[in-house]
Amino acid sequence: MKQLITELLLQAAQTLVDDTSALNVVLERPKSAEHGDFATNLAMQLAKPLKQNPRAIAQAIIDALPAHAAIRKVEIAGAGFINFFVSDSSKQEIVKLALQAGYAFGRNHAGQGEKVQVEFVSANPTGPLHVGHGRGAAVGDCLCRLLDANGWQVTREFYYNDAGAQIDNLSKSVHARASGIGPEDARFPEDGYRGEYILDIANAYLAKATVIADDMAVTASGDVHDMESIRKFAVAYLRHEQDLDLQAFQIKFDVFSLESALYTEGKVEDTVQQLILSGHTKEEEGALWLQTTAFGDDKDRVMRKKEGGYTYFVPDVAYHREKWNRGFKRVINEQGADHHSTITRVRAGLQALNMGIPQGWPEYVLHQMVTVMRGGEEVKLSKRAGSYVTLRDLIEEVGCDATRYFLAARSADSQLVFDIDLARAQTNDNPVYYIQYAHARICSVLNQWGGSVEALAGADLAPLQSAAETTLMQAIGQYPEVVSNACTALAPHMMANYLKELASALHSYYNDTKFLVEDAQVKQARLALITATRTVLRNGLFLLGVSAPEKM
RNA sequence: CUGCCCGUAGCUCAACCGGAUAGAGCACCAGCCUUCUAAGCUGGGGGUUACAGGUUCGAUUCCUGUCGGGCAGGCCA
Repeated sequence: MKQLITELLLQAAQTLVDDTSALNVVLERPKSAEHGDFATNLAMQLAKPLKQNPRAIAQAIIDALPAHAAIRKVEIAGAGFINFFVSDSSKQEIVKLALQAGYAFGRNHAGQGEKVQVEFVSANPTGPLHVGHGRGAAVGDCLCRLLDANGWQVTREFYYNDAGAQIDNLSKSVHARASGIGPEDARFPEDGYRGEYILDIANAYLAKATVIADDMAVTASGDVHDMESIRKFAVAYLRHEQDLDLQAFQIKFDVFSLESALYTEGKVEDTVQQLILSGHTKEEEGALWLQTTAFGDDKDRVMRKKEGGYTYFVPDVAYHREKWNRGFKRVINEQGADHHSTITRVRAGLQALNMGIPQGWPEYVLHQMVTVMRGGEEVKLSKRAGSYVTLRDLIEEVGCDATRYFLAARSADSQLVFDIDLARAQTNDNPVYYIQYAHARICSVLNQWGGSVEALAGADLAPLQSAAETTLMQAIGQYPEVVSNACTALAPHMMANYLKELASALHSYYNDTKFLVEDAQVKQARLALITATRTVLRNGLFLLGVSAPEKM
């Protein structure tokens, strides 16, 4: 429909300007129904170059506009908007389309089957997943689902930082606990992790337990002084815990990449050598530096420390070089905003490698911090201090669907407040239930009707003319655009907001109109409409990773 | 001090590439269940979109500055 009107407008514009290729025809859906189904500001755009009154131009465009059966009325409004009113039958067409397409409705092939890798969560294996990771998980997974719906071939990836100083701290912390040294003890490692889960790990270690993570079984030696065994066991233990967290959140990854593997496979060393060869490094003060200032950084960065060992961004660069070499022309990293400073460094390192990687690669979606409130007070999250709200606590208290919705339904680039008491107390008022309820209501009606849902695709839709029906059909018609827009903007919250509006249209319709009426033709038409709505609700909820229950 | 994100109703948040009267939910007020699920619907009050300029036919949206909040700025990750 949009395409049709755009073409008609371009044809009309040809009578006014010589070159229509430079025109950007913007069609939008007016907020108010009295402004029609579609509107364009084309006349206002042309006002300046043509030096004419926009309303006069609008009239000229309308006069030149070819007639079409799908367009019922065209009028000028406001400062020079051209409003299009679509015929009833073409509005009703969307119901048929949705019913015929079913699960495929709204999906498109924009990505053309190209590979895209999305890295998200990527929590350090030094503790259980918390709310912040939950936001990354919810947003990241929705991004993947959106990309998939837009025809991309998606790989979900989780990167484990299982090397470096924080892992040493972890080992030392477990060692201390296993030796009977508590967090209050002066001998406890200063930068150690003080959460109770460290004690659990220590106890399991002493009991010579076996944990399984990432297809690998690790058995503790039980030897308090064997730091290597402690390290392996602690990492495996926490990775196992995180796997359980992700499972509870219903999120699956295709690939787990290990930082340690980059070292053992020589990828880090390779990358360093290539950077040196590229001429973008320098030796100074006993350290090896990367001249990131050549690529937009505000200061150069140390790669290899005076005492030896690489700084954290070196394996990051090596890792991203690997992503590129694995054939991903598109990579999206979803991370917390507290890591935003790595973006410049990683991109600079990749540019310095001089291997044809585009400047803006990889893409980043940063989510701002989550503040957790409990009992009217902010809960400070600190792994080291041990104060904690784990993702699993949240899922248990609020439920998986509600947690996912809550964390994905807000724009990633604004901070969000997660009030646990509120989320728990308002469980029944959570918007996710509002959407799910719409779905369940439709299912219930269809159950009582008991007829063939498949046959509804052939229903005569002509009776669908009321305001509530029109609103609902418009909302359904918008869905494919939302799938596309949310993906382009990498903004899952757009889908969440849309579904709320769709559910609202359905609930209004439900209260306004009875579906199971005597008149067979009217009944069929109405049932077709709500079934199409159900299809969209189901498809949309799926993209958010939220279930669509048939009963509530 | 510098960089990034944010500032919208009492609270939590929307507003598609700059569009028409800035929208929802919670809370508050008044209505709607002998008929398909009241986890719902209808109506009402509540706003100088932090502030001051600028660009534009038009600014919550873009630009500049100020104020406020968050996050970064380590040879930690």
